[in-house]
Amino acid sequence: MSIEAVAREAGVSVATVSRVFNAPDLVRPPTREKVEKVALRLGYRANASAQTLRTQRSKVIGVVLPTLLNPVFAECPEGIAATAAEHGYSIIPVTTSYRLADEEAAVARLAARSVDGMVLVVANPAASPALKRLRAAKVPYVLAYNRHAKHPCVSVDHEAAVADVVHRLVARGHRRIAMVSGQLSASDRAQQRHRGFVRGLGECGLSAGTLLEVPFMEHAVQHLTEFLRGPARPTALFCSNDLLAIRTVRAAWQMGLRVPADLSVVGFDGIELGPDLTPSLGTVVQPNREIGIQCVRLLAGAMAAGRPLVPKASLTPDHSFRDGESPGPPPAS
Amino acid sequence: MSIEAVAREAGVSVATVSRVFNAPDLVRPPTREKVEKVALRLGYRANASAQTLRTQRSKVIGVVLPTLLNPVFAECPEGIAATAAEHGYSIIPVTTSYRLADEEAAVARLAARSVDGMVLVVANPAASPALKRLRAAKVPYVLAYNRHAKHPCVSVDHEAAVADVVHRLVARGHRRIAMVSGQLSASDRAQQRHRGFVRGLGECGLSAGTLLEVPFMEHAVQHLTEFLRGPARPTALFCSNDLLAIRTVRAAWQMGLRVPADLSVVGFDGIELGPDLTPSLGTVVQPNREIGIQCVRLLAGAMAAGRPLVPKASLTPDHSFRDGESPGPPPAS
DNA sequence: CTGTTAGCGCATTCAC
DNA sequence: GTGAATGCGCTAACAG
Repeated sequence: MSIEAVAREAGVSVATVSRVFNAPDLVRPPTREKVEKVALRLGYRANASAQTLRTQRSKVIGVVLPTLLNPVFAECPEGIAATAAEHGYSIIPVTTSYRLADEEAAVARLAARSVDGMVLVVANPAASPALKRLRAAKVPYVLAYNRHAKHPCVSVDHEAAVADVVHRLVARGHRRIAMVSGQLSASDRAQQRHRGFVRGLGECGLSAGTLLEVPFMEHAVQHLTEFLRGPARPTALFCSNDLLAIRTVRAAWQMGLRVPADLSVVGFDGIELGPDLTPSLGTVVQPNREIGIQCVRLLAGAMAAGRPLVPKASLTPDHSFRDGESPGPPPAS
Repeated sequence: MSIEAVAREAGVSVATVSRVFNAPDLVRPPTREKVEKVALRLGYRANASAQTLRTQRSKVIGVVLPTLLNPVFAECPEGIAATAAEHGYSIIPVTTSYRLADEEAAVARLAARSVDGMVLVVANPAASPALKRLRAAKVPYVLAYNRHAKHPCVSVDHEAAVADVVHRLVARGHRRIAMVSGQLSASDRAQQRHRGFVRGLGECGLSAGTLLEVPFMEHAVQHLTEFLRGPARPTALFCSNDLLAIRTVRAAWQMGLRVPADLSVVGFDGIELGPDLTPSLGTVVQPNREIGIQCVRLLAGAMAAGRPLVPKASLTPDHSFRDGESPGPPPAS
């Protein structure tokens, strides 16, 4: 089904058929209708490759994510896709499994597809070869969840959010608060959240809390169990993300600790599943869909203007809290 | 960065550059190396649109899914992407939000992108206009999770799996077993699972169990709570999918029922999060990644042969069980 | 082994 | 308002 077949069948030139779809006003109504009818009958759809090649614009936004297995990163594209569609764009999501080399490969492949813009969640903007290339290629892009002065970003203020959550725990009476995180060095988000943890404790006049790094999610429960068996068990655990928090609840439960009676647990992310868990998950809520939406809004502006986004365009949507049932007051002890 | 720029810079023709990437053996090593060096220096990547337009093959597999918010459908693409990559294909995932019209639109858009094949999870193969068009277009495709005699499918035998799970519950001593499901009419999977439920009960000599249809996931907990308050509360609940099972556990807990002491809950899907929940989720495990892998294997064969897949090619990977902690013996009463 | 060239399907001048 | 013609970047004959 090519444009030529439609043209022939409708007794017009290919130019007219093209206009019917791209600039209908330039075509006399009777002609237009005739073409539309034929196109419909033949099931004609313009070939995207040809269009992209010809116009040098694909009307596609590339989306680079660590994984879709973490609900956070599955929720965000919902907002991206919806808003992209409003602006006439489709999206192509690509996952990197947190691998740096994959980030670069993903960017290269999307560039080869002539995407008009990209939304990416990278491990660490400061050390990302992918971003360097993107910038050089003058492809408009925004980072989501990352925060970095040299790049356009859309993300909550992780540090402030975690400092806030520490205050809330302290307000509830907690004094021994520990943090659980994935490998800090692997992600700027983890680092920023940890800074917020330290700052929050400091602001509350508490000494530096323990940080438990769990490099591999698969062994999280095991590590946590060992940790909770250790001396001076904390009364509250702040977990750097919701998946970790879920596993923390499990680890606690496995060793006979009740949540929140014996141990308070708070996560970070605000995944939609949180409220449906038992106990429902207390967490710092990021507006995941909204983040996606704002990314695309920024991008749409840049793409329309035909120039890359600047770091100053960065947005900081507000975080919020879901108390949930997993945090409570510390045990009387 | 076009092939021509590389050719000029390397002092060869565009054909030679093309060969360096597509048929390196046809190029004399010195020439090849020179071209490779120039290409690398210039950061050249072949334009995918031009390649697709010219060769009429995109080396892309389109993936049509209901949503990525359900972990089942996020896990499957992991297998798809990995296997696709092995065969030199990339994937473009598209979500339909369970909307029929979106299925058709997704297929149309992917077709416009000249995808070489498609993997789809549809609401109901029997009533899918999208599939009709696909077939007519002679694009090779496979359905995942769906089962239908007229289409090539890769899916566990939902009916048998659920019948099995009923047997297991009965073996544990349960007699009053109910099923919770989304809207039956919305999905062939739900229907097949329900048939398995009915069959399983029959095989065990039990009378037809209650079916609770929960049309909207958001109200699941509320509906479930009402149901559990009703007369002759079952001792075990089979939930048509894991997300529903998670909410069922919550509903039970909210009204003071302990799982599994007061109520056994079993899900279906085998999402990876299941074992990390508290209590860990008993469920029928589908090999989600493997399903994706098998889909691509079938597809790769068909695409290589240049002809669509036939229904007979369908595969039925084995299901298994994770006992988990959510099912147990019925209360002594 | 390498170069020349046609054309994939389309949008876009430029004529008319 | 419409048509003819050009070329986007690339691969695949074909010629040499």
